[in-house]
Amino acid sequence: MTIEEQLSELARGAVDLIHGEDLRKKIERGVPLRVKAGFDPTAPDLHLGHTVLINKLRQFQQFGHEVIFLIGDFTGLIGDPTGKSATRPRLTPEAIAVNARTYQEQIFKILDPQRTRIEFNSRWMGAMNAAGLIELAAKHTVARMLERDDFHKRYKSGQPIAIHEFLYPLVQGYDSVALSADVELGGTDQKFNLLVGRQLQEAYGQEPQIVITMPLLEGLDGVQKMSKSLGNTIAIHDPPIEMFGKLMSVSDALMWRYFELLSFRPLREIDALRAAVAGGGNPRDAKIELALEIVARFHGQAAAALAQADFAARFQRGAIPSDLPQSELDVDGASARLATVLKALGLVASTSEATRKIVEGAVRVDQQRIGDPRYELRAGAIYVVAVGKRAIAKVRLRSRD
RNA sequence: GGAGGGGUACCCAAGCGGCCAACGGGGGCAGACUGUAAAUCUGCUGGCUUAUGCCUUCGUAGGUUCGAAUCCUACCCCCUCCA
Repeated sequence: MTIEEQLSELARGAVDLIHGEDLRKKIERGVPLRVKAGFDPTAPDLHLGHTVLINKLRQFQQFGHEVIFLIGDFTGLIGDPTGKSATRPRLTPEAIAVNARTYQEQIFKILDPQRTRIEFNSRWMGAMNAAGLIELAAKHTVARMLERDDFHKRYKSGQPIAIHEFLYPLVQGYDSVALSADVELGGTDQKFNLLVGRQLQEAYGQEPQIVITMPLLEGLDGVQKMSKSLGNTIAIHDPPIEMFGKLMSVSDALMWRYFELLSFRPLREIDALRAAVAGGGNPRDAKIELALEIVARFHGQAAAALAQADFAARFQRGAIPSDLPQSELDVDGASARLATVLKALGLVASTSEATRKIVEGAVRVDQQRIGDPRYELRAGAIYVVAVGKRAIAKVRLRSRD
């Protein structure tokens, strides 16, 4: 791949690349670059939104560079003031260690462990004394801090800004100094902090790092950013069939976004798919390609193929899923009310909801739609019960007597 | 410290003594249509041993009343203006 092609892949999906020309110069030197990205030690449960950044790191690795996966265990003590003001809980060293291990398990499905260095910023920040901190603080000005949008707004509107909040960008920027980073990646919300890194590096006599910001990936709804609290995520841990299904349910517009930010396919292949769809191809087929690739990344080729087969059987032919585990349920007497069983299986939140869903015609037992809220299931029998298309379970009712 | 406004279900937001489990919108779930897409239409969107029954919910705790989200008292929290 030519340098030109490399640069175009590295810029793919990025919101900011500061500065592209400098990145070219650094690459042209032929020395592997140190590429840094910082991660919060509190959220080790990664979803595809997080992987946008990690995928970008992977590209750098593939082009021969070194990735530094920085866990901000020290900055975690400060609490990132970016965005919301909710203070983060303090983590114990044990908890951080556990989270770090979980991170590694997850990121190494994407990154090459051989070319990944894991660092904790407490290594240098923990050793810094007050004099060092003052020296660091002396390298930056209040006016520049106030340029940051959220600080600016809070200052103007008279909202409090605690002094230590100014330290967060400084410490994060100092990480780049401590690591002599050539490139730092972050979300768009991190842009200010990343730029502080450049300024500090210059102040400490280093060449400033290249800054690349990546967008926040939209979640399944296609509008809001993917986040656990919004419940619109595809988690790395999602089982293959679920992951495949979620990807297939994404809107056509969002699919292309996912291709750009999540697929490892080169841009020209994606353009070819796009052209095929524009020429009358079924967007569903492109979506299947995407789903296969992503599921295979986290669960392997075989699981992805199974998920696809299951999907086809289930939604294109209306079959029940192939991996349906059978559960057991104890029943008093000779039968059990359907609504109660649905609740016990966790297919609905309450028996009241179960009753509603039955009346609405959303409930099926052994593929038969049941509309009677008083419907009873026999003890001793095995049933496949479903609420809607997604919530399905197989259960054996065991008589308690 | 002073003056005023407000806290209602996942979110926004009506209600201001009984017709209120609480209008409407958003979001969500389900059904129809599909490609588990989008758009559209329809239903639902406190809980319970399914009961024209009971229980819980309108910031918190009390009180008035046959009866309160609605009136009174105290307390907590939020916002705006003045100092």
